[in-house]
Amino acid sequence: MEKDSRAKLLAAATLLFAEKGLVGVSIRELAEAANVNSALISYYFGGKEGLYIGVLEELFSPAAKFLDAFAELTLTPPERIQYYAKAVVSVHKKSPYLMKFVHNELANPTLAFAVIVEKYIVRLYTFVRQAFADGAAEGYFNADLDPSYAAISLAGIMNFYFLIRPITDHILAADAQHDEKYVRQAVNIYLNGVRRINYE
Amino acid sequence: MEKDSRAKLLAAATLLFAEKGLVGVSIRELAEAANVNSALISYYFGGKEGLYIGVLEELFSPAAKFLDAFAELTLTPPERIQYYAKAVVSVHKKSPYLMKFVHNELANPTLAFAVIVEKYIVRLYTFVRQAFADGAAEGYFNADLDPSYAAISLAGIMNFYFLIRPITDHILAADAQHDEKYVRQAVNIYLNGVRRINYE
DNA sequence: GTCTATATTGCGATAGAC
DNA sequence: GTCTATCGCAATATAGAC
Repeated sequence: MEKDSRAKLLAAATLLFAEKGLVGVSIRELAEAANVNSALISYYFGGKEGLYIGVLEELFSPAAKFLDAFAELTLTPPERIQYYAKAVVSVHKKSPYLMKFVHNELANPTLAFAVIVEKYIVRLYTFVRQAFADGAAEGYFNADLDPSYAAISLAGIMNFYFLIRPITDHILAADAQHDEKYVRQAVNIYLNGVRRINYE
Repeated sequence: MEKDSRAKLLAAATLLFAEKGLVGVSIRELAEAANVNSALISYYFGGKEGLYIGVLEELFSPAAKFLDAFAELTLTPPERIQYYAKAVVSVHKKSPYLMKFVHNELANPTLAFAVIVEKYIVRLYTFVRQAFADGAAEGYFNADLDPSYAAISLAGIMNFYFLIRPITDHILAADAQHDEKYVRQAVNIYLNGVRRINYE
């Protein structure tokens, strides 16, 4: 029953910050949820904001692994898109609250945005955008494709789904395989649509 | 120079709440930005949360008009999707902060979510989902299409773009026509992709 | 490392003068 | 309708005992 107080704080803070955001949670609330004295937040993390940064760093580490693994692989542009999509699902399984934090930071940036989140987003955006650019240049995709727009679209398809999952969980029938099914259909539609595009 | 204090509060609150969310703004901050005494927030709106609701009601009124107009029209499923996409752009032009509020509510729901936002989202989701369901049944789209997933994907494509516009405005070259261009490409890709889908 | 106690600041709301 | 003044409370952070 005697977990490390630091770890207990990180675990409780992950849930609370994900649910309510940085400003929406008090240190009393955090300490109570972690069964720990509130003074320990300053002791271990230098304050509430330090704890928040600590949570984000922990959450981003599995995502960083996938980004590092990207560099090792030589894949065709469509394969790179598929790899990105599967990585998002995989990261979300490992860190179910990561997307929530990213969206909180996009909607209401804290100082953690510039410190941690922005770097991650730029890396990811660059990767996806490059896959679309290469794919258009190499004939996989329509030559008129704007790779920046395409990257934003695909990111929207992936991220929005996980953002609203707390809501859709009540609507969509109970099915543990929703994530994979959704992503498979969405990516197939997008890759199919990108192949031959008819501008009006 | 003598605008109505109520209107000045609504205008200032729209900007501040959009930027920082309900909990991120204090009544003193709101009053100062509006050049109005802070006691007037309680006088006109019964408190900070009442002001927040007032802002949301004002922002949602143009969106509601488009939803009402939907009912009048008889369009094919692909046309309905196009209509939805154009409506999103149009609403965003009229109420540039609406999407920000929607995303704030999705990420960190306040009591305004159940009161205002949820109804709007459900109406919109139902409309888009039905368009995909009809389109699949009538042979416009692939018969295997899951209309719920498709609706979420399309909503993600549209909403995510407007959510991150504050960031992309710095990256994408200055071009006032980005919104239309983005939406045109994104919807064309999606409609093209949905037409003939190849499951692996 | 963990606790209590407290300093300090800022919050939302309102009573009451004008 | 607008103002000042202030109440009551909750916030974060920290000093110091153990």
